[in-house]
Order: sequence, then structure tokens, then C-alpha cells
Amino acid sequence: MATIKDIAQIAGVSLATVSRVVNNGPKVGDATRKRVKRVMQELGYRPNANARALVTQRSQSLGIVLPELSDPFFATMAHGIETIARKNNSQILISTGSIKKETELKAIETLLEHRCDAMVVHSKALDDETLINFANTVPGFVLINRYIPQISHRCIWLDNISSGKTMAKHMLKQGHTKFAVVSSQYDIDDPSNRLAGIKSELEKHNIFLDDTMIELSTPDQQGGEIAMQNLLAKGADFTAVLAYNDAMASGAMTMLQDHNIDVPNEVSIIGYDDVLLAKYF
Amino acid sequence: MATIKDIAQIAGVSLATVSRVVNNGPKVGDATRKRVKRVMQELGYRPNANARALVTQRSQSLGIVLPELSDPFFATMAHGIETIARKNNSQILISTGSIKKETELKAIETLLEHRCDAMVVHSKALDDETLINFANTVPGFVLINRYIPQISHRCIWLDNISSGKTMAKHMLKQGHTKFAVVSSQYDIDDPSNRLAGIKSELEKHNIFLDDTMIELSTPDQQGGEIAMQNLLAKGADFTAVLAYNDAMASGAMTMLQDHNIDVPNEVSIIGYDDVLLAKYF
DNA sequence: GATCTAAGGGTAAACGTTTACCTTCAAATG
DNA sequence: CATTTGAAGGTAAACGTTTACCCTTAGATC
Repeated sequence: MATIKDIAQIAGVSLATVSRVVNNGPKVGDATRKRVKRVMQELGYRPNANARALVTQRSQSLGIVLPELSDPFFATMAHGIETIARKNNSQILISTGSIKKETELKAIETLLEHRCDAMVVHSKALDDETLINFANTVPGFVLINRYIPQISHRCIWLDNISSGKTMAKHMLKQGHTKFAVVSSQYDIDDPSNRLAGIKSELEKHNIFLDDTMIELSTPDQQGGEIAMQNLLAKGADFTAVLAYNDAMASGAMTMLQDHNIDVPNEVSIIGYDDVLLAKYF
Repeated sequence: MATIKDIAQIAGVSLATVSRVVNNGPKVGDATRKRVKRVMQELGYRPNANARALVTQRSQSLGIVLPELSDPFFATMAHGIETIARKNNSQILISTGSIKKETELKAIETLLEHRCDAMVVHSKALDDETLINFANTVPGFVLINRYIPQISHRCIWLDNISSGKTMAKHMLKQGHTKFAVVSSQYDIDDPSNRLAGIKSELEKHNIFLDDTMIELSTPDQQGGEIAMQNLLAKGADFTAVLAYNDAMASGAMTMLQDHNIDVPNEVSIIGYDDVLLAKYF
């Protein structure tokens, strides 16, 4: 692949001049600029981003750490980030961490080695200390869907407790009194906070959620099915289901329908996230 | 951020030795190796991937060009690629091209500048010539879901004609005689080839698909809705619907149900891709 | 005791850019 | 005519690595 040196030689100018043309810099005459551009075109010259990053200390790239790409929720998130990144002509690098300490750490480290200008990290498995450490040493380190008080200015998060309350409130308003919860089995803040919000709201109305009415599984469609299956198997009595997210809600819904239980006439169900899927369910 | 020079100085060795430790190379004594590693640990040293790529001429990265990340089909594809890339400790760079000539070209060029070791390109908008040119100048250039005879060894593609036939065959076997097609509006090979396959199979059974029975729209759920809406609006008479993909099939299905048409008792519908969504529809 | 060998480690060039600083030259200024 | 000025362009160091080649030393071999 042609380098800046090749271009310079063929065009009969110095490296500096070629560099200036590449970057639309000043100090180049019109004739020279045109000539250099033609040579670049002819040789199919592409500036080497690595060399550039090395000397400018800016890589024009944004790192993203996500649990998984195949989950529509995260795919949509990546898509959103990519759109903004592109507007700032940054390239995105994606690493997946699959909610395991080791792989999440590896994902962040790889991105660090690439010297991304900034990184958006969705980490659920790593402990606060590790993340605080990263935030304090890496300039553009941003945490998404997680709240750590010491580095709150680097966090973007949801108020899960309030979310839980809102969900419960809505169902209560519909007149429901018998509730079941289908939630995530992962030991992270989001499910437990949402559950806390739900419970607190219900208790205001003197409804106490028994543990038998709560089923945990993986936070995807299959998990929703399994959780609902378990609820039905033990003969749980409910008219309202509060699901951890839309994926679980849709799984639960499918399972209810498989058991000839009419949604929403016999049982109401509420999800979370508003992913595209939700619209069709 | 600490460089190899800092490590060398503090550990009292040369750059070469540190480099050997980083790469688990030979010619380093046990004691020295341990000492260097400790210093690296203490300073939180991370080798600079850009510098490395520059000198080794290998970037340990794999570029991906996709139309869009938010579409589950492509997200799943990206996920599959990422899994393999990670096994070969390569980082993935994703660029989206949104099926427009200009942006697809830009996406490829950006990846080229990053000197990816290989790239997987899903391009529908660029013409054959451009892509042939890339394939011939870029070593690891692979085309996915597209077939160009001159560079067939760089292509991974589907036999869309045969696919269309299979779809039609299946519906014929179920005894259907009145068909409608819901397909993609994009002027690319996939929809037209699939349609050709469908037509050819139907004609074998003396069924001739009228143009009024074919509705084109965007290849997503919304497009499926619109296409079905149009079919119903003009009072098309059919018992079987062949959809371009699962997304369109689900949209069409939703629309049928909205019109109180029973799927699958009154109308059968077939999709394509087998995305996760399909299972739940 | 001279020679050889292997292990351990150092030196410096190279990768492809950017950019601070320097040089040249022609036109403008006095 | 001598001086100043600004535009156009060149020189070379620097970014952080890897690696081919060189050097030293201690023990083995004859």
C-alpha cells in the first residue's frame, strides 16, 4: 500500500506538503495541491490511521463494551452510539464482555490498548473498585447503565427503584391485586432495585409480594418462558405480571398463550425497555 | 500512559528486553522477566496497539461493514463474527453503510485506513466494479451475502433462486393455490432472485403470479405491515403469503391479525432467515 | 589454557505520520 | 535600491513499538 513517501516522491514534493494536502492544511499552492491530489488518487493512497494515531495521540475511535451484540437492546444501543460517533468522524470498536468478570476486563483492556479517544462501557460483572480505577486513569471512560457514587459524573444510569414503582403503580391503577414478577437471575443492581421499587409500591397498598410469586431466569425471551413455566407449574395465582424487560415479557406472554391463558383479558403483563419487539407483542 | 521506555528505565533493562517480556519471547532470564513484569503491573502498562500495528504491519483487527446494527439479522451476524474474531484475538471494528453508495464506500475506506487484517463486507449499494477492485487490492477482503462471479472465491452468498423455489414448494405441498408475495423494495439481487425462484416453481404447477399479488416495501416489520395493508386494500385474494424475510413476515402477520384474518387457519405465511423473532411469531 | 557455545541482553533502524521551525523567493514598501 | 513581508515549501524530530544483528560472559570441550 502506498505511503506518504511514495506520493511525495512521485509528486516531486516533500512529506510535509503531502501531509498538508491530506489534512487540507495551509501553505500549499493550488497547482501543487492539485498535482498531489492526482497522484494520491492514482495510487489509491489511504493514510495509515495507526501511524496517525501514534503521532497525534488521537485515534479517532470510540470503544464500546457490551455484554452481547445479538441482544436487540444492546444492538440498538451500539447503533445509537455509532450514529453519534460517525457524526464526529470516529470509528467504533466493539468488544463484548458477556457479563463475566474476566471477559469484561479483557474487553476493556483490549480497547485500552487501541488507545480509543473515549469508551462507553456497559459492565455488570466488574466490581466498583476496578471501574473507579479505570475512570480515574482513562480520560474518556463512561459507564452506561450503572451508577457508582464516587464517579457519578462518568455514569449514565436509570432510576431502577422509581421504575419499579411506576410499573407497579400502573398495574394497581388497572385494579390488579394479585401480582407475579418475572425477573433476571443476575446478581446485579438493576433487577434487585426494580424489585425493591415494585415491592415498596405494592406495600403502600398493603399487598405483600411472596417469594413464590417471583421467578428468576436469564433476561431474554427464553428466560421469560422458563420463569412463566415455573410460575404456572406451581399453580401461582395472579392477574398481573411485571417483567424485568420486554424480552422476558414476550417469553412469558408466549408461555401464557401456550397454556391458553388470554393476554390481556385474563392476565395483564408489563415489560421494560420499549425495544422494537415490544410493539409487535 | 506509561510506555515501554518508562518500563525499561525503571526496571533497568533495554527496550528490547521489555518487548520480549511483553510478547513472551525468549532470551530473557527468569529473574529479569519477573522484575519487568512487576514494573509493568505497577505502572499499569498497556502496549500501544497503534505503534505495534505500525511496525508489525498487522493490526489484530477485523473490519465489518453492515447496513445497520439495529437490525437483529445483522446484529446476529456481527455477533457471530465477533465470537470468531475474539478466538483469534482480533478486535472488531464496525462501520455501517445503510445501503447507500456513498456511505458504504466511506465505511470501507475508513476501515481500510485502520489497516484491518481482514474485512467482512455486506454491501448492497456499491457496484460490482468497485467491489472487484477492492477485492483485488485488499488481501483479506470478503464479501458476504453477495455473489460476484469474477471474485467468487471472496464471496459468501445464498442461492436465492433455489431458496425461492423451496419456499414455493413448501406452500404448494400444503395445497395452496392462491399466492401473494411480500418482498423488499431494494433494487438488489436477493429479492429479485428469490421472486424468480418462486415464480419458476409456481409456473411448474401452472400458477402464474400476477404483479398485483406482489407488494414491495422496506425489508423490516414496518415494511411487512405496509405491504400487507396494500394487498388487503386492493382486495387481493390469497391463502398463502411468501415474505422476503422474517421481519416482513411478522409485520404482515400483525396486519392480518389486525384485520381479524386468522393465521394460520385462513392464511399461511412463510418467512426467511430464522431470526430469533421468528420462533415467537 | 585456548576455543567454542549458548544464554542473556543491548543497539539502532524501521514502520508512516505530523508539525515546529527553517529557508527561499518574489512582490510590496520605504 | 535596500528592506520587509508573506506565501510556499522543506527538514528533521518525535510518537511507541519490534527485531535483526551485535556483544558479553560463563561453562563445556579439547
